[in-house]
Amino acid sequence: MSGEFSFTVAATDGAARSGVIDTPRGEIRTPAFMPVGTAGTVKAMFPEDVRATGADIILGNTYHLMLRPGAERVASFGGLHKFMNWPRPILTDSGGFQVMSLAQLRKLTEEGVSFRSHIDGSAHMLTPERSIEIQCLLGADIQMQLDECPAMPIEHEKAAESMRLSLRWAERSRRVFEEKSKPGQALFGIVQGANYEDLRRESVEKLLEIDFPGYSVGGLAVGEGRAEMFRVLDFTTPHMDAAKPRYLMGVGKPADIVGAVARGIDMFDCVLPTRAGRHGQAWTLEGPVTITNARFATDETPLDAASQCPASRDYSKAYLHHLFKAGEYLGPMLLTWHNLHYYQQLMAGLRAAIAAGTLDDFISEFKRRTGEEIV
RNA sequence: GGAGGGGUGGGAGAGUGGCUAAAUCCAGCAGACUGUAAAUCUGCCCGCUUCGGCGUACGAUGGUUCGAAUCCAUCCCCCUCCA
Repeated sequence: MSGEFSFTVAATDGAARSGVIDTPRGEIRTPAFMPVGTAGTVKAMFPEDVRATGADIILGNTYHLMLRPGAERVASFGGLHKFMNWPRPILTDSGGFQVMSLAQLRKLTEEGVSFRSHIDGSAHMLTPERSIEIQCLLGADIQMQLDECPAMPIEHEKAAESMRLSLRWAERSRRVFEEKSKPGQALFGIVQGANYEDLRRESVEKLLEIDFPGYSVGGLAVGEGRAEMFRVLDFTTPHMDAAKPRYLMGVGKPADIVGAVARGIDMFDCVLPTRAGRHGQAWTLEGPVTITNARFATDETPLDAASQCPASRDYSKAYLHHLFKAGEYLGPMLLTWHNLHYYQQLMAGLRAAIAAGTLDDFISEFKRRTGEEIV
């Protein structure tokens, strides 16, 4: 740990890389999966258990935390890490995703986004400057520029307009970050451009000129499908700085992650393991399983007898099934825990395979066991 | 023995002549979930179905009516109160 933000690639296998991001709050092994803790909590999980699954870093969200409890209040408590008892790295999203997901509650201008709070309807303005200011108040180790994340399909002209707005916001974000951030913190730029090669290329080039310590690919997994997402990555990641971390935002299912790692992505986040866990879906070596299905009512085997994770190893499927049927809190807690551990095991497997130069074998085995298609 | 109330789909419970295969909730079955407005949402849930329908249905039987879960008669069962 140097006290600075740095990225070291230790091994490559094809386009895939494994390495370490060094931050003042600890290292992040890549390819990394970052559990999502939007409102200052990875839902249904204790922070120490999140760590025990193998997570090096988690996410928080600018939009949600600025509304409640408020960025200044979190700062007065000593920052988000201390507030939520997670001492390791935190990446905060800028609120850019809410520009899409809360489309009914916001208005977009050159200046920024004005939101109606989904909590009480009050009016709030999020500009690139304010988003960075909030992320600094929260104390985020990796911060994201405010961007517009448009849904697909989208016309070329509109995608271009949106992408260029995100670029202007990238510059503004960068300026404020220089002014307000502390040493060791990093700001990532976000590549947009929908599924248009020329636009993605333009976005990457302009962001490289601004020069960020890491770059993310945004606007994917928004309805275009796995094959199309991979097609976009195929013509995008090769232009991204190989010496900097590449972060694919909001992705994804295990098969999405495996395919994206093979295309040179280093970081992921997704609500799926936590949300699906709360909803009764367990991800396993053989693919997803719905624990509420009647066939599990009498299944005395655990989800994974060989696992190091208590949730996967020490509770029968029949018991988990019962907890969900009975509406007991412990059901969502255990499946979230299991899913996060499964995701971290997947990442550990990918890192080991890249280091050993056996990623192709790893992918073949993954496809064989899950029956997933990975182009 | 007397007075009153009631029997509707797995459960609760609407419906009091046609728009009712019958609201709604629960249970049951299945599906979805990708930078979290999500412990959420969607579909199915009498039988058969080529998914357009067809056949049986609201305690039982018999009536009235063009038409009944809804009106009438009788019977069976349940509940409350009084003796």
